Amino acid sequence: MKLSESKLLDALIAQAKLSKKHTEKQQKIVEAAIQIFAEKGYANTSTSEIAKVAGVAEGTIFRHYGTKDNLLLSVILPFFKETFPVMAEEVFIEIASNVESFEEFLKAFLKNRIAFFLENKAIARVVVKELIYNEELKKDLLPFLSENFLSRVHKVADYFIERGEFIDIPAERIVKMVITFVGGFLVSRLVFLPDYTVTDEEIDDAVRLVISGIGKKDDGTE
Amino acid sequence: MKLSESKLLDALIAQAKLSKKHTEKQQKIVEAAIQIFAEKGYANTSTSEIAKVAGVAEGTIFRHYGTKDNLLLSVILPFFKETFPVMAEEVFIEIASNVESFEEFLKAFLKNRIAFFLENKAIARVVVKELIYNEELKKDLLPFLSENFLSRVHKVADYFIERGEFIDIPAERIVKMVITFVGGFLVSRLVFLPDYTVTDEEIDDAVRLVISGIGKKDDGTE
Amino acid sequence: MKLSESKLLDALIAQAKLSKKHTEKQQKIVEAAIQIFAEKGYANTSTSEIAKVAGVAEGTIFRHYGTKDNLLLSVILPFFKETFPVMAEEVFIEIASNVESFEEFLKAFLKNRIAFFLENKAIARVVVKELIYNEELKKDLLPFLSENFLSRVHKVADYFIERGEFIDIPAERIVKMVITFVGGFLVSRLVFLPDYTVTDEEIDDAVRLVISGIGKKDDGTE
Amino acid sequence: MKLSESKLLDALIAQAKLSKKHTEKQQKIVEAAIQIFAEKGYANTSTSEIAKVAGVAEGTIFRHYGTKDNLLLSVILPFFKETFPVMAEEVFIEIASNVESFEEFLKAFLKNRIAFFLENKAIARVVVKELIYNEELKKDLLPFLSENFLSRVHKVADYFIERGEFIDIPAERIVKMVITFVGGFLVSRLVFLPDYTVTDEEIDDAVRLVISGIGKKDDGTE
DNA sequence: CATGAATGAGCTTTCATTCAT
DNA sequence: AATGAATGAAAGCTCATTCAT
Repeated sequence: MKLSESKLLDALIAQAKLSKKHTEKQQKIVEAAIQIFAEKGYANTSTSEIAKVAGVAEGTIFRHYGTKDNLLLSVILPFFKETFPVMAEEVFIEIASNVESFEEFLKAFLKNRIAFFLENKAIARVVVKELIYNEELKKDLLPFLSENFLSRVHKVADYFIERGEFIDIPAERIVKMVITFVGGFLVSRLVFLPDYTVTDEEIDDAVRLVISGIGKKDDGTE
Repeated sequence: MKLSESKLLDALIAQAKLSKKHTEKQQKIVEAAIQIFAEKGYANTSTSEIAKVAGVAEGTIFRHYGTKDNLLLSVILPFFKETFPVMAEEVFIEIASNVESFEEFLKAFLKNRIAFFLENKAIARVVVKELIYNEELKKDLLPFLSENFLSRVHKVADYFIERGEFIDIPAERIVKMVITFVGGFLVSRLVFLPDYTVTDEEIDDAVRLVISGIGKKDDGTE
Repeated sequence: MKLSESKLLDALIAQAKLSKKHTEKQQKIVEAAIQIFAEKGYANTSTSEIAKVAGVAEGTIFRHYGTKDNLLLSVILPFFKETFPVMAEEVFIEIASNVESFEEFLKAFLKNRIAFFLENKAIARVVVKELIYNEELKKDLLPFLSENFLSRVHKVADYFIERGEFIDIPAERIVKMVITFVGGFLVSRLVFLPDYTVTDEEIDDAVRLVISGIGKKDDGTE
Repeated sequence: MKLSESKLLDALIAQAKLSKKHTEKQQKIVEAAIQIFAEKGYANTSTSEIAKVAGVAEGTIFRHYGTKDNLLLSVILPFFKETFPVMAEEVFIEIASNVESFEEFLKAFLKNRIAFFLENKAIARVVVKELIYNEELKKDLLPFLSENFLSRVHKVADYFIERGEFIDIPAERIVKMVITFVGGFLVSRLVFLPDYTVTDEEIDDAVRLVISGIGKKDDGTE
């Protein structure tokens, strides 16, 4: 893992060491930041507004976070720390082996992550928006994502490919398509339709599309 | 079509009437703006930087576009004017009736639009990014999009549903899933992987996913 | 008193509540602003010049006053707060009842107000100039002036009319003429001849002009 | 007359020589300038707005007037040229010798000038406002005014003093008081009450105030 | 003569950041 | 730790003026 040039990882590690001490003020600052970043975006949010909403002095923000950029990271990183444990190798494999088929796996996985995203809708919006908007952040996070996420998806795909569940095209391309769809699904509902609540029925539709497509099959089964 | 409350459409029409006169400097300004907006986003781009890159005085930008906001519109609107004629009712129906199946339609449509987006990659990135980031713009454009785009997709879907091509779930949900995927496909490749060139093979994969899913069918046919 | 629609009065009241806290820098800003506004006028004074003269950073002005317009108000309003208490009903009546005639009253009043205006010559010039120039401010202040000032002058005039001191024309017209003259007297000396010091002798001349003009003669002496 | 250091007089003379040629466009420019200057003041009026209202290109203004300052002068000077002939020595003396008393003179003079000011209300407002506001212009015009106007008033006053019409105070002080009042009268009605139409009755009131104040009483009649 | 595109200095205002208290 | 006054660089924008056509 040659991520030594990633400011992100360094920050993640550094913050992990310090993050025990969360003042009451810090809590309010982070909450206010998440709320306003989600609403107006990082670039359009001033630290003075965050301070006002949080009910603290502007100086307090800088005492704790040093820079506005760093405040953004302090908002985003804990989200990642909660997002990825679920994707840790063991968990992935465990889910994968507890289900009968890729369809079940995908349903389980999607339901789990959608629930998590909806619970953290505001912060998820911040992450997605900034990931799209902020080139710097993208450069930091995308490698991290692919390192931690893509590789696991691949493992799972390989597992089910071995079990002969997929059509006969390279795993590479299957993974890409699935990620495109699942990613598009999550992002569109978080960013374009933020007041939307995803139903189980819709998840079923989504998974069915991935597995079977929308076309009617010749033999009558769908 | 009661879009009279859309500032966007008014602007689009008004601009269409005036847009004949394009100074050489104006051309350079718009080009510079597209390039930098695409790279760093609207909010992180200063007018002074645009002026420098365009090789004009900063005042020149404001002489022609009045405000920075208006410059953004002047960049985005022509893109829409070129994007939507292709989606005009007749074209949609024509494509639909010249193909044998929804699969063929989707391929034709995707190839056409992807080619267009890749040709206008920079400006497309600006539009997509700002649509995601800029809440104001989103409010203006989303109704316009759904009015002009969604309704046509629906018409096509209904056409093929009548021909019995789809599985037996409500058209509503089919349309939603297809758009989610196609949108995710386009956006992800424009925003997350901007240096990526979409191959015909990948489009085939994508369409196949939509039509047939990735799961192997019981009867052996894919 | 239905002045509730006056932004000015609201501002005056609001400011009265907050005006306790005056930083040292604020004091310097206001002093510099008065001086330069008086000299060159509001519209021709830049905030950067005020900052330079006040010896503060330009940002400091905006931290305290928000806008340049508001700085002007913050300069003008305290002047009004000091101008009008003297004209409060009781004071007016008190002066009026402590003198033998309207002539004495006018002398007492003029001397008092002229002394005040000369002590605050710079700020008085700002007020007069802006009142003349700034249509917005005029709309705000003139009704306020007539409400607070005119009515009191009327009371006093009525008092002396009852005592038979004036010639037999409607009080309305007497008041108008006296105000025109006194106003012209103050304004001309403040604005046109700013380096002029008004002498007691000149005040006597002025009062004699007014009195002997409108005063009914008892005999051949003036 | 050592006014050689007055830019104004030079300009007045220079312009007199050139002013024969008045393009149609020039006429429109001056008209637009007067109108907008009167309404919003010189400093708050942009040349682009003048051009728009006048229906000419912005460059045309500068072709004819060189600078914005010079346009102001070109607006103000003709007003002076029309204001002062009436005050020319002969005219003054003529009016004075055609009337029986100073009271009559003042009435005739005031009515004449008020009529003129009301006919040229817009431009008169421009002149008065800028005279008050614009320190530069004031320095140029005040000496010119006192040279041309004050001296004539003095002559007239001396004439009536010789005829024994005034109370026994120095002519100097009489003149000052009369000018203060007449000036205040004109200015207040032009600037503070611009929609006001001065009636003959009011002029009578005004003159009576002045006359009966400074006039020596022979008996008990006013 | 007339135009209007182009200029660039200067304007008001915002904002992340610092630091004395 | 917390404050909030102070900063000054940089932002978006205006405008009188110039000049090629």
